[in-house]
Amino acid sequence: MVRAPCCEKMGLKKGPWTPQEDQILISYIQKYGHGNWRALPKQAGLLRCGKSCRLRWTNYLRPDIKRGNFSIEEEETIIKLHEMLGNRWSAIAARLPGRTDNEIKNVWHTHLKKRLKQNQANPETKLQPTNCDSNAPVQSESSSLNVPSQQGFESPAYTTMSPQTSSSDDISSATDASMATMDQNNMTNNVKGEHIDIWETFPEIDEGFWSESPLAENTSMPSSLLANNDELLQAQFPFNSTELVEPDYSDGSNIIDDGMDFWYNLFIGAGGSPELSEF
DNA sequence: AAGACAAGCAACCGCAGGTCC
DNA sequence: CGGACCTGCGGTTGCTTGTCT
Repeated sequence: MVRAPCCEKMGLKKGPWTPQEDQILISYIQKYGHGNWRALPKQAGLLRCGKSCRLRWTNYLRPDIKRGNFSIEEEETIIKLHEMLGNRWSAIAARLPGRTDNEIKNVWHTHLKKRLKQNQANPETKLQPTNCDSNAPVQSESSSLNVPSQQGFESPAYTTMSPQTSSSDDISSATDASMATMDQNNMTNNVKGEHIDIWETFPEIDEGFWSESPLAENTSMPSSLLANNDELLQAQFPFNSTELVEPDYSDGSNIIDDGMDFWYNLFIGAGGSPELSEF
């Protein structure tokens, strides 16, 4: 089978994404969904291959991505799941709302694997937080574990509004039972010290929200959120994809945050948790 | 202050499997 | 039925940033 060329196509850009490219992609997907990744960049006016767009969206721009440090609970969950599943990062990610397989993979390779080795060498050492945050002080190996459990949930408003729908979530039914139990224990989020069940926090989302619905469906957004978002859309994305305008970042604004705010506002507007609206 | 080194992470690569025609 | 296409996944790379000397 001969594979179609991808990024080696002449003129297609590679490497880090610019805020402008992000905004184009967000705007396009927000408006039209992502029925066909290959066709998307051409239609959106991006000099990227579809694969690159898909990766950027799923790993970084998706509205339910949770950024920031991993909490102790998340790290322990990753370790447990890795014991059970091995390097099946997408399956692990499916059990960690808001986290991507790529992110989990990175954390595993950069923190957890190392720490597990240390723990094996010294079993009395408790699990240490990763302190991904460069501002966080580095904990010494011997320091005791005393970290707030909600550490790392920087933007809870954007997290976990629907169950992750990793297509490769083909965990055996044998493990599903234990997973279900684990989900019950882990599918919660701490917001300002309050324990909030994430499935209660967010409005109910259509099953097809994250599906690869074709363009004919017009959007991948939940239909419940589409009713009156035109003004919000205009406020957050004051341009359209066919008439691309260079966004003004001179005020220090951030396209990612703006995009996330857009989603956040939609959820609050659609009946999101009052606790979250404090953010 | 500057260079070397290490760590973290975004992005790419290539394969596999599913779907469509 | 088989080839072409599309998407998802895991492994890997390489750039950026922080730390050390």
